[in-house]
Amino acid sequence: VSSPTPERLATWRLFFESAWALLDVLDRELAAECSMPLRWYDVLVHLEEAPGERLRMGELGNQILSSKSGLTRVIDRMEEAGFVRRERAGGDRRVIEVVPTEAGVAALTAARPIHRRGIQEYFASHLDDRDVAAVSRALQKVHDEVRAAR
Amino acid sequence: VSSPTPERLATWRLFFESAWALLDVLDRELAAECSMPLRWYDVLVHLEEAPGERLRMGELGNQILSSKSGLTRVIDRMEEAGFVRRERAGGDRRVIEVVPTEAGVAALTAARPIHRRGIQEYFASHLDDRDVAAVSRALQKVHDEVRAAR
DNA sequence: AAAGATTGAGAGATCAATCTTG
DNA sequence: CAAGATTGATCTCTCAATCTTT
Repeated sequence: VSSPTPERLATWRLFFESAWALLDVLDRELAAECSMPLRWYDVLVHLEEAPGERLRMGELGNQILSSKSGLTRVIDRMEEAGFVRRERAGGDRRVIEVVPTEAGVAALTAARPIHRRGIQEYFASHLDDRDVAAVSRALQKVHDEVRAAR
Repeated sequence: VSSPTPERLATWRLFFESAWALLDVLDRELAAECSMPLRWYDVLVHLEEAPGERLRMGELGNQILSSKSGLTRVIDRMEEAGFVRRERAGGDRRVIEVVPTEAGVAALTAARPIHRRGIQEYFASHLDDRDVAAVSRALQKVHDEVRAAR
């Protein structure tokens, strides 16, 4: 386990700065045009994709990389905005499941084209087909390792 | 300006999730082992690279992508920790320049191997030479565009 | 008035401690 | 006691308003 080569350090820095700037720009865009932080969008997408369109607090926290307590506040605010509901699961009464409301689904539907436009403008439009394949291949390994490390 | 292709959306998601997880892991690592947030590290690196090892508040804020007020607080804390000093520039007395102290330089020197080990472990070691070239090529365009968009 | 930086108020995140159920 | 979730204290970030200097 040594230090990265200079080329790899330069690549890291490009990745780091691009990522920081992209998250910043896309979050502002979504906040300005949809009154929705990127985190809420992320929550709604994960709920949409979950079997039964519902996830336990703990599972949702793992997926969106939020601390347990952080997620509690996020869901508090989303519930207050009318985008999700908390439901007690059937068997185990310690478990809370988060479910999107109709308003939440509608908000995601409205936000999606805005967000995708931003992804296209700031990210996707600058990658040709070779770039897409290469970046995917490279980041797949990084993604798996870093998510496992938590 | 249309919507990204499915392959590009998948690549974006890989990028988004990897970046979020990497920033989280590396920030925790640095905080745990060096008592220094990633932001401080970033500030110290930018100061080290600046001509004269000093930057105005405004310029530093642009480089590390912090809001003006956000940077004021960051520098408050770093100054309190003894890592940087504020100095009034010669000519224009509205300008404040930020300069690293000896303790700040030492802290960066101590943190660098730790941080680079993390970069190696979670990012660089998973990229072969082809990946490095491809990712750099792809992200260079993204980086330039998104930084210009601010 | 404009530029550079700071301040006050409020939102968002985390850790450790706590409550509830198993 | 352990697991799931919330709460309290605290820290960081951002926006809008303010202060100082040009």
